[in-house]
Amino acid sequence: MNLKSLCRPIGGGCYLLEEGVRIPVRIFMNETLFAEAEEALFQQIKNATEFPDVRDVVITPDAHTGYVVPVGCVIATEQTLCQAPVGYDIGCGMMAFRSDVDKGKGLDDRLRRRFSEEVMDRVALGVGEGGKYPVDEKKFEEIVRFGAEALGYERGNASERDFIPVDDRWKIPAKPKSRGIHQLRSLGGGNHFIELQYDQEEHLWVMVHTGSRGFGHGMATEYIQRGKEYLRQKGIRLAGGAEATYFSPDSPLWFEYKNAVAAGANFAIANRLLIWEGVGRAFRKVFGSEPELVYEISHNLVQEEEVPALGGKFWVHRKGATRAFPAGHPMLKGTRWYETGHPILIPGSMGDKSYILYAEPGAERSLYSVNHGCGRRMSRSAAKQQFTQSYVNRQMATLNVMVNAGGNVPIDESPGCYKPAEDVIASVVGAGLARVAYVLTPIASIKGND
DNA sequence: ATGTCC
Repeated sequence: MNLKSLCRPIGGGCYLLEEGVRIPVRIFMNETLFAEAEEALFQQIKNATEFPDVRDVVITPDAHTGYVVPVGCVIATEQTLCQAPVGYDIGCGMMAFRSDVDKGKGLDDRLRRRFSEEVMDRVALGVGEGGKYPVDEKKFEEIVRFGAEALGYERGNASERDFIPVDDRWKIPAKPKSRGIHQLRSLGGGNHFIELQYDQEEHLWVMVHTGSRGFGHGMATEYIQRGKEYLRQKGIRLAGGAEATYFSPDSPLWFEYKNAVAAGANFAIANRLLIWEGVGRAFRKVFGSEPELVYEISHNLVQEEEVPALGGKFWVHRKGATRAFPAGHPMLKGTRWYETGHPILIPGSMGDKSYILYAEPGAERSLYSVNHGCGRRMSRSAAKQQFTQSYVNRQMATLNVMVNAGGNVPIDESPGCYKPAEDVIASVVGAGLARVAYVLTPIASIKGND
């Protein structure tokens, strides 16, 4: 069955898929992005509707096919916890800070090279790398259980969540622990990055994209495997296949996975804040000014949320989707963001703009969520076939973005691999989900190797 | 995304 052909525009920058799926799905795309979407994406959207007590599904404009469900997918369940709709990089997300330093300093080749090198000295880069913040077991336990608070950050100030509570009875699994304990203050590889940028007022910013490294990956792997066994024993197989796993609340595994996600999220929050400290020191040293942490937020998570639009509490899974609470959202009560909504951090590709958005009241139509990036439009292998090293190096030089202090540009992360940020942001703004507060232009990008 | 196969 061709599901794409069953979608119909319902206005407000949204398509509705109602036929051929268990519950209606709202797909927030403009005509251009919808036209480009392939049927495989819609088959994965169908998978997202198949989980037992799923109540609502939303697709963001940067959506592309992922593991079982799309990257760019929001799923609200009554209680069921699903693995694929969180993904392997539990707690992966963004952090941004701004300064009063003029963009001219950032564009100075000598200064941006020095900044890049100072960052590379302080933060571990690449897959398989250990971190630059060694901790003992006691400190690691504290970080995993109390995230930002274990590092002394003031509550509700810097972060989407200071930490997600982890039950005392839950024990950190040995294997993920043995990997994670050495990986704090490390960036990882793939699409993770640290980027120097400037805003419309010509002030320097830094954005960071990273996650829970081997710690979250280890737990995701563990609970996806156990989910497969759990469903096999129950004789259940969803249309999405053996990998479309979940835990129902009557299982002890539900409790375990809930805590594993919380722990992964806490690790990721702490990792981003530790990177912020390292990058902040580099920034101060090179540019001579104290930057201000704007916000820190995840785009791969399941957490229990008050969902006013659905009239209750739900388990909101965001896989490659960013939380977008507008002003007055009940979950912002008591934070500094209650009157304005919290900042939404959206990166573009390494050659493209990034954006800081604030949610509009219309975000209630999208499960209080927007996109998390621009969406890949080319596989990594296709990129390596299509582009040469010298081409992408020249491309970034032309865009005036220094990569890894003058090193090679990772071909499969080059701008041609991603959709234009403008199209995706236009979809979000056009749908009335959020407005643009800052547009950030890249100056220097720091990336790990695969 | 990931000590990209314990």
